[in-house]
Amino acid sequence: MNDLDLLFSALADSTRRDILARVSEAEMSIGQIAEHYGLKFGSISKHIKVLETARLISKHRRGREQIVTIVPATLAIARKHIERYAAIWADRFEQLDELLKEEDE
Amino acid sequence: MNDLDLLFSALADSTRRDILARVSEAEMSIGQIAEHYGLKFGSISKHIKVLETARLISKHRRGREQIVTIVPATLAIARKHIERYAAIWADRFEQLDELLKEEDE
DNA sequence: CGTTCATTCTACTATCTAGTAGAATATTCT
DNA sequence: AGAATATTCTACTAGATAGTAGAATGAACG
Repeated sequence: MNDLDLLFSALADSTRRDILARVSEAEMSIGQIAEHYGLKFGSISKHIKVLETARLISKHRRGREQIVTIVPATLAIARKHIERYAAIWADRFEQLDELLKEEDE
Repeated sequence: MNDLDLLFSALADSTRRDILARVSEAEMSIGQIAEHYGLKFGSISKHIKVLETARLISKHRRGREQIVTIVPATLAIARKHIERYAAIWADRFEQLDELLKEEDE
């Protein structure tokens, strides 16, 4: 699996996207992240490992905890590739931007 | 699997991303697309089905062929979500844009 | 109408993934 | 050192996915 496969498949899971959303607002330990989900700690630890392998997050130790931080450069790469597929459609994209301002997940 | 899971997992395969890149430049039949890969027709047909289910492409019949077209609105949704995770990092993103201008896959 | 072309569907195999349980490791506290 | 906390690792199960072969469908052509 190449880098881009790892990147997009890491994003293809709603638990992982939610972790990413949380971590994009504040650094957190793995334990703090795990509290929010009805899953065993081991499962969340695995999800975080997937995000780390995709380089969407990085970890550093602080005492006994591991602190998780987002890696914005990797998100930028994902965005860049999506834009490539849509490059020709730039005009329509601008119209879509307007449309999307009202929409929310 | 929800819409966003389908969208990102459709993107998490290099054959499918390549199909998307091809189709973003010109409409093509499934047969024309399949010529470019060392895979059986059935396998490519399946990949195209995955892209269609994710609404990244749509198909319409022209005579005996099925013509594949990109759906830019779906790419816009993917981009929007990626930007959400990176929202706080907007400043750094602008610097990254500069960096990425030189990089290529 | 029977054949050919383009594509899909069904069935099967091999490989991958998500989740869980429980043992193992690293760090801190007493 | 020994107990407690935070996290990872190993092993396992159930379900998903990629690829292939071959039958089935839909449209066009002689």
